[in-house]
Amino acid sequence: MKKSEINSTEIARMAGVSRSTVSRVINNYPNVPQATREKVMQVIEQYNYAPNFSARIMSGKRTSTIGLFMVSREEVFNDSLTNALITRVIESASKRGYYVLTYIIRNTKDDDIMRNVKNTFYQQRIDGGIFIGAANHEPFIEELIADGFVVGVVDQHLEGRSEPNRVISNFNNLEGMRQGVDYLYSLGHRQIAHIAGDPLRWSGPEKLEGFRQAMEAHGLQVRSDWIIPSNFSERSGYQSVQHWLKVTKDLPTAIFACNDSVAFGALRALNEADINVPGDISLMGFDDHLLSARIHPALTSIHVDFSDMMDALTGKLIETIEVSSTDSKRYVGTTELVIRDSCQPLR
Amino acid sequence: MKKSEINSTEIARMAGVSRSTVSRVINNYPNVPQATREKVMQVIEQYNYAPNFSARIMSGKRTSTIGLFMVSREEVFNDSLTNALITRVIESASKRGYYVLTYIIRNTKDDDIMRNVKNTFYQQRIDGGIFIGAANHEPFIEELIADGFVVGVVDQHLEGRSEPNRVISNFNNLEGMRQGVDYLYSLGHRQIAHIAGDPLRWSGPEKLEGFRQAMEAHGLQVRSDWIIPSNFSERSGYQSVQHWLKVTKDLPTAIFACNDSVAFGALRALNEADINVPGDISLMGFDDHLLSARIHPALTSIHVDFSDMMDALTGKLIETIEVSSTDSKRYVGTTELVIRDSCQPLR
DNA sequence: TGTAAATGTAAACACGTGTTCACGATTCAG
DNA sequence: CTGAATCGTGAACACGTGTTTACATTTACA
Repeated sequence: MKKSEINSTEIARMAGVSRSTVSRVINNYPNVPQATREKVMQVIEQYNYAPNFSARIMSGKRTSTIGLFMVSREEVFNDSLTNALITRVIESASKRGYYVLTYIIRNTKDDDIMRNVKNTFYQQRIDGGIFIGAANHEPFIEELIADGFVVGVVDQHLEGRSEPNRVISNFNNLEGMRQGVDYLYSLGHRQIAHIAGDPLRWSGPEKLEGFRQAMEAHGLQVRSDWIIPSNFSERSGYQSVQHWLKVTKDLPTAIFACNDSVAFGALRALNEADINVPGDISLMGFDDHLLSARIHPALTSIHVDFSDMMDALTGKLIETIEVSSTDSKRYVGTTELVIRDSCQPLR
Repeated sequence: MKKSEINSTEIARMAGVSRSTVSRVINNYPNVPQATREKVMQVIEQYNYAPNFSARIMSGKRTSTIGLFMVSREEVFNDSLTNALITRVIESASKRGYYVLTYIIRNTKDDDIMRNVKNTFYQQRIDGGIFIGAANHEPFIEELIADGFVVGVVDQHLEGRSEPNRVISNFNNLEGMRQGVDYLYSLGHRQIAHIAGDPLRWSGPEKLEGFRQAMEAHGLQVRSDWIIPSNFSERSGYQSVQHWLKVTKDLPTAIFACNDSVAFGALRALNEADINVPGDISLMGFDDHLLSARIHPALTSIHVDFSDMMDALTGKLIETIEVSSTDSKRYVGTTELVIRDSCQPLR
């Protein structure tokens, strides 16, 4: 007999007890004598028996599974950061006894795909889900939350009200941008451009707003023609800066990118235009990417801890699944300036 | 009522039919008239009803889920390659209507963890599993295969006999090593060292064997003190070469690393010892890592396609799950020399 | 018009488990 | 020694679905 086809009835028969007793042994009920328990355990181990997962859920258990949905149209998945995110969610869930069903969403406009994603919830295949890379207030996520499913999101607007089944993790982007602008200001820079992130993702506009606030705090002007659009990817950083260099009338003395990937792309475009970093222009990133210390020049950036963030999000998600009401459903990570070589004092 | 708590009985009641009819509509049975079908479908869509996943499996369906088990004690997971592997398996499975349960195994000697991994199979939570990074013929994998579960592995010895429920993907390492040695020979190199991979993983010894065969084909000597051990990681490449530089009596003119990560580490160690690549020593990698074209000097390597490999493995795994007997349960990927800057003609 | 075939649908069973309930066996106290 | 309390355990039910079987109804044909 294939071992996987053994069920609790078989075990009961071989141990000479009833199926109920087998169940009681497996689920550690107190009222079963040591002798009986050992006899049953021996048969269980001999046959590598483990109670059928689906049947167990059928009789009222949770699936102990969460969905991890990676949303992206870009080739972002070759990014080591994405990898760290996935890994961290899995390890964090595993630590709490949960499994992770990972799903990749290339196109949120594809009805078949989205039906599939939603069905994962409707079929009660998972107890909750985490969405990474989704647009701020993506309709299908709002729908899931409205239907009562527990959902965790990253990089979304923290509204005033708190909802019982929505968990959010963010970084303190306003503070981070202030740290960056303050540092550039301290180096003597007064003419600073900003490469803005995807307006659909919350951190894009929020970082832009942080940039504005920090600039105005120093009485500096924010020039709209020095706000360069991007979508957070290395390629968009490259293309946007390449195009911007052609149309801009004059150059700033420093550029503050919305993240390090974009800064990598910007650096490439600047190098190709024979603009030296940091000689001609200082360049600052955001996120402190693993490669930032390795590239030339090493990128000055704002460090954030994605591992902590995903760990907290996963923890709060599972807590919400299990007890339905939790103290805090939000995590806001701190930011820290990391000084390397790409920003230098104004000559 | 929470939408997720609606079941087929409720749907049947609201549509004014029996539960059987609802089931027939959902599973596209032919013998239900169009009028009835539409009425039922309308109620289903109105309530976002989807049949309970566990209950469905209970009555004989497959789980449509495969496990992806990443084995590693190293920090390898920050590697963009690992990320590409995970992504590819997920997308390949998704294309075939399967979900992926990802699991990370940091320590194959931890009994709790391994019990957990094996239970994923015994509980019939997954229809099959893929192991990446496992040692060649890891006992617990052999046990699973012996118990009748469908398992896919990467980088394991292709035995003569073919087993019904084991699927394997490899690269043609012998050929790849030959291509590398041939190229170095053509550049005039006669004194070539090899940084060997983890002996527990099949490709380590196989690449070493390929190196031996290719060297002997040219009548070249393989010096045992020029076989430098590593475990495939960047760090081990750095540490091994650093140590080797201290003890070696004389230097070769070229080094052939077992993979690019190790070559990155070796490059770092060589640079720190003021040995110029490719000026003093030529360096060749294997795998054609994403970063290889970007580092300085750009690394000459043996290109392999991990995406194709994982796609094939996942496809064959699912095919095996579904039809139990398949034409081929093996994939051997081709190798191709990619010439960049790190190998130069011998002066 | 009468009978046979085709069609549509409901009731019943199976999947493997957890849990409740009730009953018999044992232990304890008086 | 007897009644009550405790303990151990098996029978029965529930979970939500797919599928089979049987029955009622309609259609087709002679």
